[in-house]
Amino acid sequence: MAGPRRYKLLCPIARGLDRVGDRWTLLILRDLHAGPARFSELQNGLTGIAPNLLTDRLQQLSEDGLIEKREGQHGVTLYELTERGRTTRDILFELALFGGRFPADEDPKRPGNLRTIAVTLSAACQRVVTAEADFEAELQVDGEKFTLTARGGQVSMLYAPALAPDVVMITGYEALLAASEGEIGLERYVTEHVRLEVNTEGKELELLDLLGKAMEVFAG
Amino acid sequence: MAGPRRYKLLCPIARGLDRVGDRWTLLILRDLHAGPARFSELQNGLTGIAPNLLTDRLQQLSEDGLIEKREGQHGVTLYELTERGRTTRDILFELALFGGRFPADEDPKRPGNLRTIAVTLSAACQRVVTAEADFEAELQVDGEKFTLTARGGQVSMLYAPALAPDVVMITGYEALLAASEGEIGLERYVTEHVRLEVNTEGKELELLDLLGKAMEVFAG
DNA sequence: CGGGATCCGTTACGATACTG
DNA sequence: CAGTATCGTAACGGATCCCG
Repeated sequence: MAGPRRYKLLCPIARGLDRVGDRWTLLILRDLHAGPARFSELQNGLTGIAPNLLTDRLQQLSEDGLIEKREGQHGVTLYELTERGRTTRDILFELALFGGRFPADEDPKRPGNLRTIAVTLSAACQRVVTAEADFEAELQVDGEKFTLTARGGQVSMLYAPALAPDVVMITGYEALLAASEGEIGLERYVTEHVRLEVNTEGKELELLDLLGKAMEVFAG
Repeated sequence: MAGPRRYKLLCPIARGLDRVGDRWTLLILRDLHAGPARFSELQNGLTGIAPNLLTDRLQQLSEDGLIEKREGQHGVTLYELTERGRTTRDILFELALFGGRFPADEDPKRPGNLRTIAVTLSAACQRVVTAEADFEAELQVDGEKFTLTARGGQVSMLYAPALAPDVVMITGYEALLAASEGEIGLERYVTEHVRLEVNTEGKELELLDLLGKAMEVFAG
């Protein structure tokens, strides 16, 4: 069942690892930061994690109060982060910052969906956002739609189409990664790999300003 | 040898976990943040990690450029963080922040040495330090001696006696943990669990000010 | 078809013993 | 002290099957 391979050390780092240190666990949380997800969405995004492992991890995460099982539309079961689960955002962000500095693997597997980018982008934006930023944007990354909202100094990014976007930004995953990891500059990224559709004049500048500052965090 | 159980996903978080996600790896880095260490020191601090695992992990960390093997005094071999290895500090700090909010285990094992506290404390201090702070302190935690230095806006904490401490602070590990995790207030911690020996008048105030602000980071 | 449970071969982990 | 060698066990990975 639940892997009893725990450190049980009198140390907060070890206590944290006893909750999220197992294989796959942090990646499951990563995907859930993009919003509630179904079992198969998770299985898909994690490129074929064995279903029994996913079951085990979801079980363990529930016991530790990091996620909750919920009934969604049409009786589908959804998994979503609890308040406490959301506190893993900065761990994941620091890991992304760290991991982004390593060269990419030879033949990397593409994640089954792009939920993966939501934590990193929203955490980076959260670090640089000002209270004045106020917009709702739809990001279309390789066709997958996200809602990026900045309001009252709070940023959120969810894996869902936007309801009333001030601006729609269309881009690709590889280019976005390359820009985040500093391989290509921001200006070149925007001019070559981004298309914008503006519904509320001026909001596209707010969006690009926020994303630009966020990417500087990675460059640091 | 090196665990070929890698995600190889096109995602910076997964790339990071492929470097530090194996069992014990982050705890080894944790201890090395307190300064160079010998094989047996690490083995000891990690409460009996199997020696072959420690060998494997050190090997992997070396290959990834996170640590280096060095020759110390009297021909002893030391392991120490590289520049890149030091970038794991914030990951560990966020993990500590996260893990500290869980209730302690029933019968936790005490780490074999207290190297474990150096990362967390120095990272917390780094977040709140001002450029004016300027002192060298010796922390004696359950008899183990650390050098906490604040100079020019940079904080470091090493597992070694201080050479010329402005102030010596004597305390206990459990009390320090309890204060860090907000179980007891800072004032009560200082009055009941801390003894100070002041060599340079006024520096003890700088130290307590810095530690106080650092602990507020945990409380947040 | 989505959401799992079951089974089984493989791999990494954990403990102990042993060596330069 | 700094590892290497061996071996039993637990966790992982992949496939298949089941149930609503």
